[in-house]
Amino acid sequence: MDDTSNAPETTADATGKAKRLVLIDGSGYIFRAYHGLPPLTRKSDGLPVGAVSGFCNMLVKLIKENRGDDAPSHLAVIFDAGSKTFRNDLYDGYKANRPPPPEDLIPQFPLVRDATRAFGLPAIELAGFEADDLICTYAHLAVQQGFEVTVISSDKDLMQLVNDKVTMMDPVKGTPVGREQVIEKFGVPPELVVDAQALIGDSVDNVPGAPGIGVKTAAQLLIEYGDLDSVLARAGEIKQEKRRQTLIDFKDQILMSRELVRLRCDTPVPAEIATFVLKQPEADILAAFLAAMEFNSLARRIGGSLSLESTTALAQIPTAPISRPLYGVKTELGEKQPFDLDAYECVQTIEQLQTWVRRCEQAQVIAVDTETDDLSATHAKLCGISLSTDTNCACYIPLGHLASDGLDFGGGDDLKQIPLDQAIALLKPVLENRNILKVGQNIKYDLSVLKRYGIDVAPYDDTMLMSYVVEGGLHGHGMDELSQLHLGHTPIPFKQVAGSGKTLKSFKFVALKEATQYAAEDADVTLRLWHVLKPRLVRDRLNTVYETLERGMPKALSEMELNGIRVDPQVLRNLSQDFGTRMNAIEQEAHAHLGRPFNLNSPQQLGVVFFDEMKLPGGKRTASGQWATDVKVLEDIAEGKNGTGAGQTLAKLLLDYRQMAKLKGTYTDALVEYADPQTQRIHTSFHLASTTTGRLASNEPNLQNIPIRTGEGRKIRTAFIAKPGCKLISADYSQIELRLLAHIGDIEQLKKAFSDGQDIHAMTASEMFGVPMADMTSEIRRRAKAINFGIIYGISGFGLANQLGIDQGEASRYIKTYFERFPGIKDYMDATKQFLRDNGFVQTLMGRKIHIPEINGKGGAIKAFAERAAINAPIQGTAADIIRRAMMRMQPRLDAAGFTTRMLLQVHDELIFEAPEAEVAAVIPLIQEVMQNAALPAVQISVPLVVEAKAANNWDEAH
DNA sequence: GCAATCACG
DNA sequence: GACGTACGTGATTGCA
Repeated sequence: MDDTSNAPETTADATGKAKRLVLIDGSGYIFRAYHGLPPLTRKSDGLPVGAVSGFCNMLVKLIKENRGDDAPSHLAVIFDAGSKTFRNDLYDGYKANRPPPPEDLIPQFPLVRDATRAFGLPAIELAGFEADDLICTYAHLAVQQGFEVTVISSDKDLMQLVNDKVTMMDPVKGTPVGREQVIEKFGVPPELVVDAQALIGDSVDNVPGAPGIGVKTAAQLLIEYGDLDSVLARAGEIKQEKRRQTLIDFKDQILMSRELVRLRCDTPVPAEIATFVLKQPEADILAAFLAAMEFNSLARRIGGSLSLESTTALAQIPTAPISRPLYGVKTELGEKQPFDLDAYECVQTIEQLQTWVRRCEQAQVIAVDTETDDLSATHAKLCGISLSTDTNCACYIPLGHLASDGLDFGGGDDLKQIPLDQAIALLKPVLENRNILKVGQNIKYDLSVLKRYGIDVAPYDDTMLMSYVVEGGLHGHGMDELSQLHLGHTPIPFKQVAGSGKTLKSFKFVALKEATQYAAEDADVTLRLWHVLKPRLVRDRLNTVYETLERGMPKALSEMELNGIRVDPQVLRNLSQDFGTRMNAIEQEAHAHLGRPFNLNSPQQLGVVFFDEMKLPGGKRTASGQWATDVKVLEDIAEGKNGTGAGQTLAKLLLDYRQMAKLKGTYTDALVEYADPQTQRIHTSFHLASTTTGRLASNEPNLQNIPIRTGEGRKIRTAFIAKPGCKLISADYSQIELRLLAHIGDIEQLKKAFSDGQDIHAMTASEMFGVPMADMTSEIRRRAKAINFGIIYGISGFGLANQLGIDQGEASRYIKTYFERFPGIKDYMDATKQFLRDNGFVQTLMGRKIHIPEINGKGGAIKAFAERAAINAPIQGTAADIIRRAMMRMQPRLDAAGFTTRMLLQVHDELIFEAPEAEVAAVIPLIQEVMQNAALPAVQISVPLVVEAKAANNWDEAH
């Protein structure tokens, strides 16, 4: 590599100025910045930024030191791409001993690149290669082009580069490292460093080397024999027996070690050296970045001491523009540009795809969207993948399309596709590259689909969740709605390309031109949305909410959904049959009783029968004027409360029929259809952004409303089972919402009762009605329980009266008594309502905002509704936040402890697991620990969070 | 596509 | 004094 025979003789460019290239080992800088500084976080949202700050200070120092007459003409900062490199293919143990970077450093990696660009310097990296390889390649190329090169790094691996044109500079000591210093370090000149390292090995990078041979021996051998090949060839001549034997025995290992330490000088070049021309930072970009990072003192310091006036004669030469807006910086770039659907590319050849892969590596933030043949992420087959790297810069890669006649693509070029496995092989490194942020809209879907094709997408952002955090409660968070809202653009409707209803066709039959426009536009929209929403997170100080309550959820939920829960279809079929038989019998009896047939499923016909024909008194109307026939009404009739006793039999029959119909239609029949015929597992989908409070919602099928309250209903739970050799574990938070009420409202009596492990409803009853605990009756306790729940829902006398079947006056007196006994609750309610009126939103303990715009509505009813929602939202929402945190931590904790237990379901305050029988006893305490401590360290709840857990063969017994 | 009903926390 | 009411969801059915 130090062969410079082809180099031009001159080392000066046309201006006569010396051409000098400075290459900075950026990754080394990051770690030094991180370890050299106390952990610093951004004030507004707690984003860790210590390393970024230290890095910026180093850049300032660097720029100061490299100005004036002896300034370099070119400069670049080189980073590790972080993913696996070709060295892992040579030796899978390479760097295997390296611990993963600290958790609070990870989010800073992309920020450091942003910092570099903000300072007007190129940030260069390349997947598959280490920074050292790129430095080596650039140094080599630069020398060929007549440059002198300075490498700023303290990495001894780079010493192999040193020659008369290439010098190293130690950034810590500030001293040059030339040939002499290399010899001092290794005992051999730079050209023998590789050979020496091959013998010495490196315990940090896990390079094996030759056992028992260190720096001294290696140098001695190499000096004696000339180079490593000679040492190995003539190993037999070595007098020391042990050393001789080592060199013979470990010859292959030594040669492999040499390949590991030898830097590549022939990597692809992400950017030409000409683009590294040193220029001054653009003041507004730098200022915007520093402001976003909240580095105020640094910004002041730079404004003064580091004058941003021209520092080099070459400052005016334009360089490549910053490829993307800076993190957290509001930008004019991009999002308002008109959409150009014809600019999208349909990627049909390997060469095209390789170009896009390189584009992604450069962009560092890309949008990804998958197109499939099914809405269910756990079953859908991939039709294609779209990518966007910049505004109006997007592509679609068709992978599973068929000609509209259903035949495979074979013929003309317009129907050509890259074979699926080849495309996956090229895309996987990008989608898994730690330094390329993948942005998705509802990315849980894409995680699940791609996981089934062997790709673990990471890291990722989700624009749907960003919107949910920033504007939850104000509107929906689907892509079309967000695009309309933030970009003023209506994306091509899905039904326009795939049809709807009877004309609906699978996406794989959509012609590639239309498919490309539709799919690539989605990726383009998603990336633009990211540019709008990411800064909003920072501006509205919601980044921590996003990072701690949302960011990890797509991965956790994707895993759960892919796991699925096993059911026994036979149990469900038997229940269906049982319910069906009984329904038929009831139907016959009801028809006979009335003397004519009618539709038992029709509330309207039922209302006519009871209130028009039989003329029962006390009929109530629903909102739309129909007769109400819900359970309450039917129960009243069945109990003869209308005083006439008429209709009792019919009402009882209908109550039974309704229950059977519900259980059969919604559960036993439907669930069998959802079970995978092979695995007998049901894969629900959890939605992350559909509730106002932060709760999840489950659909297709909804597994969060499986019956439990009646004996007949509970039978359905016995069909939910564990696979052979396993148990189901149900772990639920006991009374979490009441505990949170006690904490949030700061109610001493409630807090004490929970701390003492008392029966909270009995305690409430005792306090309210003055009944000693010893004399508590179940009826009094029942009333107190209803009041406790009513409080959580924003109680009203009417509602409580309804619930307890008492008159409104009495209910109102209960509430009054409650507020007198627990004045803290009244204070909480009043304060919450006032906060809502002032701000239009309320917040959970974790800082999640819940907008309730109805508070500004016209009617008193609407406002009253908004106030009740406001009272409930912080309680329900905090509980939701807590279980989210538990869920995001759970699988990593289980894995780390060596368990194979898997999380399957969440039901608001309960988590369901499938655990091998042998793990059950040990895993339950771990599950409880994770759940009970889930609020920490963000919030210390002043009441213990108790988690009850139980294992059994089915969900009924486990709960 | 809406209203009514009812399953869950 | 009137408003109408417990908070948050999803699936099914009938009916316009």
